[in-house]
Amino acid sequence: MEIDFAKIEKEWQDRWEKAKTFNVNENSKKEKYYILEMFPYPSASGLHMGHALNYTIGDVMARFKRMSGFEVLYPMGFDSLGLPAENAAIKVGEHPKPFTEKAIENYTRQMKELGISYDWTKTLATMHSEYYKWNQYFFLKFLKAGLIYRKKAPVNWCPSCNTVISNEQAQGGICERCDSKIEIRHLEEWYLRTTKYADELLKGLEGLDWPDKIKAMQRNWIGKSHGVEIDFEVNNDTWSIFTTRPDTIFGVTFMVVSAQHENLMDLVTDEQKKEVEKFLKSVGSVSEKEIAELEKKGVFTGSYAINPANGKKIPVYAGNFVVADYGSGMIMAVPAHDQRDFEFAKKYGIEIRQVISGKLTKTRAWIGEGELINSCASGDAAREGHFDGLENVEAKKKIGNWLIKKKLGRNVVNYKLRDWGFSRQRYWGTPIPIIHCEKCGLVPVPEKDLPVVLPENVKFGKGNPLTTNEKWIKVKCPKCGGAGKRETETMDTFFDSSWYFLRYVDNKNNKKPFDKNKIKKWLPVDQYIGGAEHACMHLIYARFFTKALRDLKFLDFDEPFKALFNQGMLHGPDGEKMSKSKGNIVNPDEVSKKYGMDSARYFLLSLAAPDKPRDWSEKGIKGSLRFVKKIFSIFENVMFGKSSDDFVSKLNSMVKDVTEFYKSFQYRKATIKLKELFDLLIKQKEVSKEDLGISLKLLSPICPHIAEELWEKLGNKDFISVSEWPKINKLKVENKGKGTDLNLKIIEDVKYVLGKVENGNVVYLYVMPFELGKVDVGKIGKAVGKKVEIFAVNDSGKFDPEGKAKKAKPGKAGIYLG
RNA sequence: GAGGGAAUGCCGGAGUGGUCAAACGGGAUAGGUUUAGGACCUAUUGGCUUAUGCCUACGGGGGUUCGAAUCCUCCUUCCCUCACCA
Repeated sequence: MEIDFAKIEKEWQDRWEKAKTFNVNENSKKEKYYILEMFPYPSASGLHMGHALNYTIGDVMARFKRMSGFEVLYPMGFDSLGLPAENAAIKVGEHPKPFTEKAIENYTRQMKELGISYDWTKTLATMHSEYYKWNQYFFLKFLKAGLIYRKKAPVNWCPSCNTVISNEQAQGGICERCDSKIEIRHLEEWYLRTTKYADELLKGLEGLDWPDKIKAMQRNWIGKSHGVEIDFEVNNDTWSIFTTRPDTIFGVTFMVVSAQHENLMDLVTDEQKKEVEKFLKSVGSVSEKEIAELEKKGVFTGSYAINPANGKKIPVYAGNFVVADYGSGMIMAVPAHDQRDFEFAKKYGIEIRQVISGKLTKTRAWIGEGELINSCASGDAAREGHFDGLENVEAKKKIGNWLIKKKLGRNVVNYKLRDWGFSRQRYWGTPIPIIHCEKCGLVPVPEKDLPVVLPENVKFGKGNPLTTNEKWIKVKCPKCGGAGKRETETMDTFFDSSWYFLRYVDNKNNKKPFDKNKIKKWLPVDQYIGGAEHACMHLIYARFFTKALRDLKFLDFDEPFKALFNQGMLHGPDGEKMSKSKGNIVNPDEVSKKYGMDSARYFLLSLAAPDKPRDWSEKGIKGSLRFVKKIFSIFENVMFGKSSDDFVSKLNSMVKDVTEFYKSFQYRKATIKLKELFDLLIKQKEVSKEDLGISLKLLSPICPHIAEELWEKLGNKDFISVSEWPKINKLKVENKGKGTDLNLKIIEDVKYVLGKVENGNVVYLYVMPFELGKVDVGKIGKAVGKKVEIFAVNDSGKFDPEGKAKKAKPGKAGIYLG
């Protein structure tokens, strides 16, 4: 049988579109359900099968919820600004704008062909000034609220992208976008005060229905740690350093200040100046190497610090392994009990002073627990400063308190999370609405002048293209009317994606970023779906925005995404991550032509649980195609009539299971059940139209086109996609399995054993404790003509010489003849 | 170093206290159909053996329980994320 899937699919896609089947009804009385997939950056190469998997996972949920009686908001848009588009466009010699528009068009077409049930009236693209105008609007609001500030800071500079990039995007010293090595430069940049919400971002995780892994990653990223800030005296100045290990303070034998520390030179003596400068140069070159392989290096600054615990004079080094902007950029080094300090001390011949009992070796510091030794402050009459003999865990507190009491320290909380530097020296982004005026300094563009539209006429090549349009740059200062210059930096695209989910609900509003009532109705997002790679960037920024906008009275909820689901990655047929360079990309257009999208959807979901990775295989999809064809053949050959009781009972239990599976993203199990269901259906002599309809409904979230086609063949006039989800008929489910009676089974078994064993006048039965009441001893005794005694299997006083109780199973008794 | 996850048959993977030699699929083998291929259908796919039977098996050891793939504990291996954060 040849089935023209392409034709069927196209037909139903057209009919859905014409009937606006999936457009959300904003006035609906039904309970709302907002489901969202992370919007893609529209690349020129179009969708691949991995996208198809991602969107299918969301689509199945959207369709299931729709049929289950929810008013579903399921929009899609495009994260269309950003470096990749700019670079790709430059590469082919095109302007990013038409280039990206084309890509969006192509994506939209492909998404429609996948059969995804988006409401396209809600779409948006961040490249349109109607959208990024509100980026600028929020920028001004944040600026006013003190959430945005400027700071000169060492930044990650990517020489290839010609821009500053965030720590998150520069992990491992490699540019995330282009894999180039990062340089350190000191520039004045725009920062968003994400750290203001560090604690709330951490606490808010608790109530979220997110994968534990993602929550753990965020917790890690925020990196809250409790410790003590201790004052060290260096050259009559006070340097406060952060430590989580005050218990080791008596073991501090040197200090290390970060090579990037802004006040480093204050510490350097004239004699050491040359050495330090030489060292700093070498750090610059070394930092280009893979960070993980960096050797701990340092140089003596010439200065000494005083250890506040014992008054000892200890040298201060500058080191390449100390993070400049964590804590205070200087550390106390305890070589005996920290491996890094240990290696450093060995290298430069610094004293290693053990203060916790334990085994130090030639190559390893002792990092375990132990009793304190050598930890007494001298000349302390009250012996308050004597800590020898204490367990170090206890000593942490005691020494901390001692230092605090002596006003040499204080308890502090530290976060790894940094403020987010979000300005970029690139063209294809939202212009930062600031005007530089010689007289007035930095002047925000007045709200009424928004949007600051990104000029199209620029030259690409070296540096920031925006600097090449003089006409655009030259403006009057809004404050004094004098000559001003526009800010030529643009916003990181993560700014765009930090609030797009709010815009969908009111995407055409040109007065406000969104209407408060609409937000109230639809937000927060009930189910968010996307890859785990966004755990520490997009997902933190979006949460930050939500909290910031809440405090600015734009929103009245705390968390944007109630539930999050991470889909597994689709690998190529070779088991490798799909990528153009490996040539293992599977193109949905071709798959659709060859097998039909419904087969592909079914196949993708049947491969593995949706959160697990899976490999594409040509063989595998053929199996799914067989299944889909089988469904058609059933509907060609079936006899309409009355379903058998057995089938009805099984169908009902399947409705129950499949419903559960859809609810909880267990799509793979749903595909298994569906296979069982249709295998069962093919064996039926006669089935009612109603039951066939129910079967199709169960199938329709995964194979929507086929379900519609066959639903119509059954004589239905409406769309199955928005029909009511089948209800379970409980009576009929429980009908199942009624036939086997425990007593009859026991009688049968006893008779069998009697036939094998000669001796024995008493039948001893052993059953599950919960079955004890169900067994009719009299009836069994009568049937087998013996005396019967019964025990629960866990009865310790039972008579069971041969351990036959072990044979018992639910529904089956253990038998001993004695 | 910190955190997260996993280990089941030839393979992908169900199974989270009993009805499990383990769903479903793939692969393999045999048979049917077919001019052949493909497709489709049927059966088999741990071992002994043919018994309403036994043994072996869910990474390894130990434990809880009448009973463990499932719970606890230790170990091993693998994957992922973060990581010079003091």
